[in-house]
Amino acid sequence: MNSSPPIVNNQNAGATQYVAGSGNSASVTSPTFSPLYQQIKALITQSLQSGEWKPGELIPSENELATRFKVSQGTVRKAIDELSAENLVVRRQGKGTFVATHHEARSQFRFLRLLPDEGVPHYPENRIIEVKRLRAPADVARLLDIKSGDSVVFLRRVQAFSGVPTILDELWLPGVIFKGLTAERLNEYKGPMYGLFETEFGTHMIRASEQIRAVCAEPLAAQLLNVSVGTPLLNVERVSFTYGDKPVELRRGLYLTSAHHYQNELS
Amino acid sequence: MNSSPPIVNNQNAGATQYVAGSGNSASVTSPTFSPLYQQIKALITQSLQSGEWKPGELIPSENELATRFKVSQGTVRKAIDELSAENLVVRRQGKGTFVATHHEARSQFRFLRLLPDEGVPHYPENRIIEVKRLRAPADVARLLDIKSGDSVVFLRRVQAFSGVPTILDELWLPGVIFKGLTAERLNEYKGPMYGLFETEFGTHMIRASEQIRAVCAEPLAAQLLNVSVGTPLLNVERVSFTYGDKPVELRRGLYLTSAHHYQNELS
DNA sequence: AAGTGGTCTAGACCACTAT
DNA sequence: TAGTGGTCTAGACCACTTT
Repeated sequence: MNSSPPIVNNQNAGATQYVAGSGNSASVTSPTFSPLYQQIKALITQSLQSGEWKPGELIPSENELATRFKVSQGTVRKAIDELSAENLVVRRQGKGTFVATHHEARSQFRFLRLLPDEGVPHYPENRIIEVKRLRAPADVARLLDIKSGDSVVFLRRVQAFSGVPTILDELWLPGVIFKGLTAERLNEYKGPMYGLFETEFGTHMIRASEQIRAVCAEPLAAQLLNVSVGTPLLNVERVSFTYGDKPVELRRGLYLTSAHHYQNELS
Repeated sequence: MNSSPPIVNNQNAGATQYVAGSGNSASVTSPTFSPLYQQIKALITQSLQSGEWKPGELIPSENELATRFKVSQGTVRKAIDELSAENLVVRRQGKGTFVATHHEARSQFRFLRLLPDEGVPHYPENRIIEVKRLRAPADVARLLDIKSGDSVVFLRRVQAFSGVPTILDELWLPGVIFKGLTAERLNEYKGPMYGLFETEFGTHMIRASEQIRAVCAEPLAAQLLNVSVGTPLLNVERVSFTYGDKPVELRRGLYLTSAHHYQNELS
């Protein structure tokens, strides 16, 4: 708590020079030189990252934070505006601001973009094929920002819509974080895996980057998805990040797109 | 200009009741009941849609708009904040706010998500295969929100990276809007087609919705992309919209993803 | 009634761009 | 020097939720 840099207001309404933090004061060399609300945003993000407020919990009110950081309520508001736009927190009028969680209906499809060509979207059933621990190959290690040979959890599963196998996922997870992950716990769990990751392993995914290609089904995929070898599949490679842009999941999904499609909005 | 609804402030700092528009006044039944800044945003959007300010042009300053609409500068600011977030306008400190245009380096890849697996992204070369006018089939008409049998321009082209054919596009455009579109004008033009659409046909695309699938190359596609029949391709179906969420382009793209990938950020 | 986020105003200063 | 957008403050009222 003592290592945080001072809050520096580089530009205000001719009033006091705002300096906060740990009794810090004077001789401000303005090391950051970023807008106040960005500094506040960074401080709030730190609290989210450190687990001071956990997913689903209420964070202090705008007025409380304004008092704590010694800035106006409007400045805190602008900071939270951005955090809200980035889906890190959720505002509820009259109630307060809450840390975003994957245990909500509204977030079910945020990381699952495969929708039925016709009919109402619904979440698929999971079937875990295998879970094992192994040493990270070089390419996996690089993407997860760990050392080659470090322990990783490898996981393979099939997702089905109304009994029709449609998605084959292969995941690589840092072994350090996902210690006790077993097929049993995964099979018991309903809904997005990110909910379980959040609750059981304290790892909240905040964003992901995907690379999409078209490929032909190889024997294993063909068998698990119940299609012929050579059937065209969508190959979706994803790296997911938690707070601080730290990569914590590498995923390769093969999507059968004969009755579903990957939906994307360009805006 | 006389048909615009009055601006109604449903909540302000105990001061005057703000009503603007065309000399309108009194007996306000509050038909809209939306925040002031949303009403201002709608008015600005109307001006964009009507062509009062064209792409690339400077719009009036926040203070001018505040005076015109009889609201505070902060309210105009919040309206423009959202328009800026939606890429309808671009702010430049010290200069002003400009109508967004497709003639900018920063917007080159906004609607082209296919990136090379290795190396620096660069814009592909175009080769127009054919342009013809025909009557809209039922499915095309439905997506373009026109009547079945209405005139549409059909266009087929191949895009290549460093001489390697990679994208086969088929487009359907409303004939009413894209009257004089010819292969010559398209071939002369460098860069994104949306730039030409904007300049030559006064149609600015603001967003698009894509559905992605994996398919096998059929004979025509195989020939034009110089691959074997059956090669897996990314099938990207896009509907593009201009102001007022009006659909004005239907596009089917076939992407060869052996050296490129479709990049998508989930946030 | 009290507390929360949501909206609106007014006024100040800063950073950047043009003249 | 003047004008633009960018930041910050202070204070008011509204809409919603809980006590």
